[in-house]
Order: sequence, then C-alpha cells, then structure tokens
Amino acid sequence: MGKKNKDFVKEITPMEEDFSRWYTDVIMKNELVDYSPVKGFMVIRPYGYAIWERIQEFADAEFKETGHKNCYFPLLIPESLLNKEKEHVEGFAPEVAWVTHGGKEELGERLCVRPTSETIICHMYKKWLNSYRDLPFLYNQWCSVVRWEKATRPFLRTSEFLWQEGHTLHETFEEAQEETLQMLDIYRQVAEDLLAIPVVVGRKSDKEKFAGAYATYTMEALMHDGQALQAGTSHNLGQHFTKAFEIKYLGREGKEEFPYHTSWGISTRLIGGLIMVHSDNRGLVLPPKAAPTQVVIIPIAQKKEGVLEKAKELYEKIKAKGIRVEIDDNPSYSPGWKFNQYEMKGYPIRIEIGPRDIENNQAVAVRRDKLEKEIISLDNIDTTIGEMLETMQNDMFEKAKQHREENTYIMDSYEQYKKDLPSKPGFAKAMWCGCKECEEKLKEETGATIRCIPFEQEQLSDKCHFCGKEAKHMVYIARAY
RNA sequence: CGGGGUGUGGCUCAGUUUGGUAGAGCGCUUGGUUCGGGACCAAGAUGCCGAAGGUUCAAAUCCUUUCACUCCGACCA
Repeated sequence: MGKKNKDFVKEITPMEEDFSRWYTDVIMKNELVDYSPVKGFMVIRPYGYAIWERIQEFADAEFKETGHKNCYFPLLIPESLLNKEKEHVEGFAPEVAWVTHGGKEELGERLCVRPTSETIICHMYKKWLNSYRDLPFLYNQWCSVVRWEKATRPFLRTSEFLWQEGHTLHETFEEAQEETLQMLDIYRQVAEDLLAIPVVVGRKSDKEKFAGAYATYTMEALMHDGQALQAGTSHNLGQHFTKAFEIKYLGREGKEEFPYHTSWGISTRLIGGLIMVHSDNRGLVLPPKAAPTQVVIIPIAQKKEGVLEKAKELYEKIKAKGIRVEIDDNPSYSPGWKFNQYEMKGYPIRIEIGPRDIENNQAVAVRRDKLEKEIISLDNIDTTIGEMLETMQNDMFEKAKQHREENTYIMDSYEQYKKDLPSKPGFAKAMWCGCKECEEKLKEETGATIRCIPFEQEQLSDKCHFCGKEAKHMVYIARAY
C-alpha cells in the first residue's frame, strides 16, 4: 500500500496557487468536458451532461408548474430578421457566426447562427397571434446558441452553450413585468435550492442590460475567488420587439394592440458556478440535489464471504428510498483508489462496507464536504442517508452564503476601493447616482462593474460614491467572469 | 489584434545546446496475489518526434516556411 504511483495520480492544482488552473483541472480531470476541434467550443461528456440534466429537470418542472410549454425554433436566422430591432443587432453583431453557403451555392441572404432567438421567435409569434384571447404566449425552448467569443473557458464562456430561453407575450406591461420577476425567482430557486448557490437578485443598469430590453433582471453569485458570476437573466422587453416585428392583435376594445414581451434564460454556465462555489482542492463537491449520483457504496475486501451480498442489499435498500445510488464492485481497483476517485468526482456520500462492519451491523459513511468518517447502523440506513443528504444540502448553502457575506462589504470611499480591490475581491455595496459616466469611470479605472441594483435596497448614504451627487440606488459592485 | 511559450505512444514529459536510427513514468491488455486512504509481481501491445521543404553519409535534434494549441493584455452571459 501507499502512494507509490504518484505520477499517475490526478493531482489538482491548489486553488490558492492558481484559481484558473484549479478550475480547468477540476473540469478536465473529472471528464466533465473535452475540447472540440473547433476552438472555443466544448464537448460535454456524460458526467458533465448529467449535471446539466439535473438543472434541466428542476427548472423544467418549475416552468411547467407556471404554465409554460416547450417548443423548438430553427438554429439559423436570416440576416433581415436579425436586423429588425436596432439595439439588438448592434448588441450582438460583433459575436454572431454567419452561414454563407448551402452546399456549393452561395446564399442570397446570409444566415446567422442564433446568438439568442428573440428575432425568429417574434417572427413566428406575429403569425400566431390574432386576438387578446390568444394571450399570454408562454413558450420556452431548450437549445444551444452560438456567440463567437475571443477568450473562452469551459462552461463560463464558450462559443456555443446549452441553455433554455423562454419567450412570452402578454396583454399588459404589468403582466409582462410580473412574468419577468416570476421567472427570475424560479432561477433564484434553481441556484439556491438545487445548486446551493446563494444569489443576489436585482436589476441591471442600463449599460449592462440586454440589447433591446426595457429592463433586465439578474441573479449574481460570488465565486471562491471573489469574482461575480451572472447566473441567470430575465428581461422585460416591453414593446421594443413586438413593434419592430409588427406583432399585433385585436384587443378587448376592438383596437389593434402590441403585446408586451419577456425573455429569460439560464445556461450551462451555472455548472461553472456550481464548481467554483463549492469545490475544493480535492476536486468537485456537488450538493446532493444537483449530483447525478448521490451515494456510492464501496465494498471492502469484496471477495470475502458475504461482503458483496451485503453491499448489494444496502444498494437496493437505499435505492428504494429514491436516492440515486451506485455500487462500485470493480475488483481491479483498491478501495483507497476508489475513495479518491469519488472524492474527486464530488459524489456527496460514500459508504464503505467491509467484513468488520458486517460483524458489527454497521457501515462507514463519509460526506464529501466534510470528509469525516462516520459509523452508522445498518438498521434504517436508508433513512439515515436520506437525512445526511438533506443536511449536507443545507450546510453547503449556508457555507456558501457565509463566504459571500464575509466577502461583501460597504464601500468606504471610491478612492479607498480602488486601492483595496486587488487584495479585497468580493461584492462592494455602494451608492450610485444612476448616471452612465460614473459607471463607465468605475469600469475603466478598476475593471469592476455594477453587477446589479438589488431589490433589497439599503440607504448607505445619500451621495453617489463616484461623483458625490444625489444617490439614487444602492448597487453591488464586483469584477465579473 | 499585440507579446511570450509549447508541439515526441492514450496522458505527463525527457531527449534538441554538442546530429548517430526512439526513452521514462503512468494508463491500456493478460494472468496471479491483494483489498479499512491512491496495492504488488510477471508477461505484453502501442510512435511517419505537428506539417512541408532544405543542409548532411546520417535529422526529433541544424536552417527556412507553415499549421495548431496555450498563456498574458483589449472585447464579452
């Protein structure tokens, strides 16, 4: 025994040493993704995709619960459609990919690979909407979009990413606003209840809002290294697109009306957030609800009589409880090897069962976030494990929340902030007058941006931290991914 | 787009300065002994040394060209 073959061991760069290397190591060594032949694109491997499926399942259930239906729109959008909403084209123009040929023929009109689907969906909605009786339109699609990025990182920023985009039409502004906020709250639940990532919810500044939106709402999470991550957005698009696309209907008063429009999305970026918030130097740590497999059973000395049988019995018992469980009875790896593998992969709970345990009617359970061995009785083991998973989920959320709070502070003065920023990353709360000049100055001088104007406001001062004029909002500021 | 770096079995690399016909560890295959924190023994399989051209009796190694990837700065969910 011993750690002889250490060359082969998949050591992960410690995050204190190089956060970015650490992140890549965790992703690559756990085989979540692989690099594709086309630069900036990513191949999502089965384990990475399984995490995405957890998110999909959770979010989709919420969408259905609130009356939404899924559909699918084409990948390619004619240039003329994209051009219909001016701010929108300008916002996305630098990063769209174009298709110019079909077979050998050059196309009369270029087609863009969707960077988002507002335009093509509006084009269809125009055909589908006739009367106020048809409203609301509550549709969503799960798909991928392409944005030609210069610098990419797996999950956080890739040229193609999987996401979900919901697009709704409503009779009134208020209804659209309600929908926008409702969907943001569902996203908050995905982040907090499923992924155990605490988020700050609020509105984006005009500078940071979606190209063509009336208002953009966001949830912002804080990563281990003190940088912020925009984890989901919901836009109230007003009538910008519906007017540009001439989506009209006959209203209650017999007059032609333009509906109010929303769109909202979350993407595989959430997986990047999940990794950066919870994981450690040994690899992934997955919250139980988001983990593809929640429990792995490792039989010890499995050739000895009764061990494998007992392990299988445990497996069946735990599985019957609705817990996602696996058993690893591969004889060619030692238990120590397996322990390390599953720790790296972030399996929430590992159960060891060997001859000694069977004699004592017990098993050893280890929680991935704590890594402490705990002896549990085989009686009611299914219930015990169920409870452990639940506690673990809550503990992970609390731990992340505590980290965020420890790294959130009130900006003293802007001058001081500039000095402190390199050594003190995290969320800074500050007052802002609302003008674009202050916002641009901040970005230019520090690289940090106004992440959002949180719904939960605090009156820190009545003067803008940047220009000293009358303050309108309290904002969260951070460097972002 | 500017600056640096790297291309050698599946992976991580050595070998390049000073040319001499391809190396290591791990992984993989087969068999056996093991199994409570990265086991061991034995026997195997795997390479147009990123690509093209040149110099030479001889090139992974020297020269030229080219391609790819990667890191750091400007832009972005």
